[in-house]
Amino acid sequence: MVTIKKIADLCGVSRGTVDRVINDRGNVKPETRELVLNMAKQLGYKPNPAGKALSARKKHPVVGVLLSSEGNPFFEDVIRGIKLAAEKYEIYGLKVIWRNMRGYDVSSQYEIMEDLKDKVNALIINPVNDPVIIKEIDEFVDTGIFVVTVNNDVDNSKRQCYVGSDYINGGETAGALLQMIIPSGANIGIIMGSSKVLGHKQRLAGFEKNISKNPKFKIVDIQENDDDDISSYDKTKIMLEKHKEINAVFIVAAGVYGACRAVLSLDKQNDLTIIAFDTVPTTIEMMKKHVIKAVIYQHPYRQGQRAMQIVFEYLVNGISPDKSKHIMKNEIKILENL
Amino acid sequence: MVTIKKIADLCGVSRGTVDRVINDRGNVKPETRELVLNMAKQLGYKPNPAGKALSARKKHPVVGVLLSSEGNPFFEDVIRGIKLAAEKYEIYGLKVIWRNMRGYDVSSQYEIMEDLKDKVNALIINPVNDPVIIKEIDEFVDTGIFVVTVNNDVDNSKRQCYVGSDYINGGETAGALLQMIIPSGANIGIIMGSSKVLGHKQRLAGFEKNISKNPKFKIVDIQENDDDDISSYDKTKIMLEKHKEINAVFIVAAGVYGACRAVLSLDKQNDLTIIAFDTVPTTIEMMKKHVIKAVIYQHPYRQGQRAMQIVFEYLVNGISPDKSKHIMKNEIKILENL
DNA sequence: TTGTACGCGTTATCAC
DNA sequence: GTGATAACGCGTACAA
Repeated sequence: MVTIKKIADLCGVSRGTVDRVINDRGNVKPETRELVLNMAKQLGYKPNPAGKALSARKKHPVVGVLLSSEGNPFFEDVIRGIKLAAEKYEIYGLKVIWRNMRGYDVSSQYEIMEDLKDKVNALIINPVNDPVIIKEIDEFVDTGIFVVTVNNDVDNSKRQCYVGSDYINGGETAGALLQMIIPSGANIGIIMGSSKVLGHKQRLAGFEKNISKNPKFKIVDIQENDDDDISSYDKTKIMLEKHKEINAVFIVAAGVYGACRAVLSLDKQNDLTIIAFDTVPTTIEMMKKHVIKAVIYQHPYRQGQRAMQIVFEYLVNGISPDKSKHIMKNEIKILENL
Repeated sequence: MVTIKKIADLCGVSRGTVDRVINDRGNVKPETRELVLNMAKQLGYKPNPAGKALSARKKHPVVGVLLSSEGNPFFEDVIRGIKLAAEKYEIYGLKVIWRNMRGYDVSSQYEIMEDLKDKVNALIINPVNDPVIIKEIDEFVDTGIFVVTVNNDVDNSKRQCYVGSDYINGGETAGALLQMIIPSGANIGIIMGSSKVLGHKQRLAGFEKNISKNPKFKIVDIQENDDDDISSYDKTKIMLEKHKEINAVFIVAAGVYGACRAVLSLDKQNDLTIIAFDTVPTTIEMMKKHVIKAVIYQHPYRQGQRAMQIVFEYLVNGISPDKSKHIMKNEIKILENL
């Protein structure tokens, strides 16, 4: 096994020098630097995480977690994943600052970020895809703060890593699933969250792309509920009353419960095939009532866990993520394999 | 943060004594033992894995991996998972001895185990569920070897942990899925591996249990292929020729490719709904050809990774698994979300 | 029965 | 620029 000490001995220098070279701390003569670097490469030096972790304790690394989790049960599992990982890493001196907000308001998110800026070494964030936030993320990174976006990503930022699902594929999978369940064709009503949310748009695009290959499937109407259950209830009710020919409903984002209640209030649960996303408690309830046939599941728990793990490996072990995107598979869940 | 040193100071004893108490090495006066134990509990002492890992290096822990992977592509992903984890842990001095065998022959497995017995500190095994093997597993554990069964478990052994799927639930999920795809009902032909394999029997039981609730679904025939593609091809062909009424095929274990080739040779791929297990390359090929509609997936990669992780945490960090069974979910995979 | 001292690999802090 | 040294937390061999 190759250690700093071994490299130092072989190069005829001290451990300190090798450390300076490997961690780019400067104050090393270029030729010794070269020598050490070559030796390290030749021997295939890999720093020992245990050693790093042990000495990292003194740094007391802090990670901020900022999620739009208030009133959004989807994030419960993400939080559970983050929390479990954080507990595991507590022993290494890792501290977590939790911040949550409601909805996707740019200025609220910006304010919380500003507040966190001088308090954390890393940030796990479910970001609003807005120029203001993107700029702020870049500033975090420039300040030396390690940023991981979770569940949603933003366009072209300096964030080190994204952990989440492939939204387009989620929509495609939902489309294919629908065709598998109703091979004879369907008139589809779509309830989406907001066309301002990138992920929702992508899911819809994936769904449309897949469904458009089959002439027996037609999208009759698309309504936005802004992820709100009451709005979802109203919009769904109106949609179903207006388009009696609808025999399938695709719920793209939140507001699943509201939409299902609308279906129940019209007593249409036996005439409709409903597909939705995520296994929040109210959705499971509706699956048990056989209102929802199937959902697409994006491993929220693992998203949270993975995000925290990536932060830990960077902060404590000094290991940068191997991929800039960690994508969770879209799974199909029915009542039996929840 | 609470360390051994801190406990020692607070109790007015030395670090050595605290270590003796915590690791039950004896040679401690009962009253000091009590004192230390109380203090540790009160402060919520958790040993630091980094420290443990660092000192564990001197032990050079070795883990044996014994899988029936020869000629069984399912295990490719399990192996990938084990390998990746093992590489990650290499730096801690963890070494792996790989052994693979073909099929489920008791005496071959026993012989390899005997050979490994004095070479390893832990064993990851895909065991044959046979008294001889169970006894051998127990002997391993008695010798102080940490045993994790993967993918298959055995009845009532001393093995510390099982990592795998819930086979009964896998069958149930398959049954429910079939009913979702063909709501009008089906005459089902079943191709199973071997009734001697517990997992296969359990899958069948789960499937039958689920399907039996619906009078529109009937099992017409059940054939065993012994996980062999040629046998699978023949049996499937005969079954489909004999029972023209069959419109759905449930393939319980391996031999998926053989069964599908039989379907293709009879040009029945458009008249049959086929459900199978696992996403081995030949199965994916058949999904792309639209011969297989959907498969149940049991996270083979994660099974491997998890098994190795559990071994690592025990051997290097001294942490025993929190659960004696680590069950992976049965996922539904169609072409789109593979 | 108990205490001491060292090593594991890395990093930070001195002193030169 | 560089080298020596002291942590970090744990396990263990050895001394008392």
